[in-house]
Amino acid sequence: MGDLYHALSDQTRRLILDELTTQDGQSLFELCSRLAMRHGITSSRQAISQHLGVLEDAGLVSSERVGRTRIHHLHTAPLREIIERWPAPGKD
Amino acid sequence: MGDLYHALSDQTRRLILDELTTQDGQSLFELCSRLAMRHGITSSRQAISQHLGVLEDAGLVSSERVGRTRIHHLHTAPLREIIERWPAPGKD
DNA sequence: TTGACATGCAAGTGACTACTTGCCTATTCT
DNA sequence: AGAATAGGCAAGTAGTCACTTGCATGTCAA
Repeated sequence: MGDLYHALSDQTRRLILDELTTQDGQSLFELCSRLAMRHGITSSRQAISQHLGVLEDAGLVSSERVGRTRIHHLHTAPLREIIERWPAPGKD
Repeated sequence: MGDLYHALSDQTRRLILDELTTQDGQSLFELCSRLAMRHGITSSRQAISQHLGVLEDAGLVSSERVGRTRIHHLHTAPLREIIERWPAPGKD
């Protein structure tokens, strides 16, 4: 599995996660359109596709092929690792 | 303020946070020694110092000059942003 | 004050990475 | 079948980043 922290280190990837938080189950083209309209992302379709690959390697996104489209789902569970690794002090 | 996610994207920086979690309030030399012994980090003192600068810019570490040493403290509060930005589903 | 200790600053370098470009595969509709 | 749609693969490029090297600053003890 890829590096969770590396996956989060890119702003475009974080905006992709934002978009999937707003509406889960989007295709590559939908994500490209909405990132362009709502966040001014001018990256190409291939760039977004590569970002989705990084997010999927990190376990933050899963995808399933549906006909000629690929639907992407958000998974926030891996983020728990961050909080558990450096727990907040003063609560024990 | 610097980028929280960029600060977390480097493994050496994450190990520094681990070390400060184990024992808060270490100096640069203490961190270098313990990183080398416990994690096999071979980076130079200057490399660790630069990492501490990035962590401090991100608000994850604060430091105070004490005599001829600088003491570093861990702050986990900024990590809450991550969980709040992409909340876990199915709990509302 | 002088030497030793702990850290700070800044330029240079090699590796990594996000992005583009070009072409290819798979699926749907007429 | 043939055209259009949605996506996949791979090489090349420019910019970023972690790291080192060399020198400078500040602090403490004798």
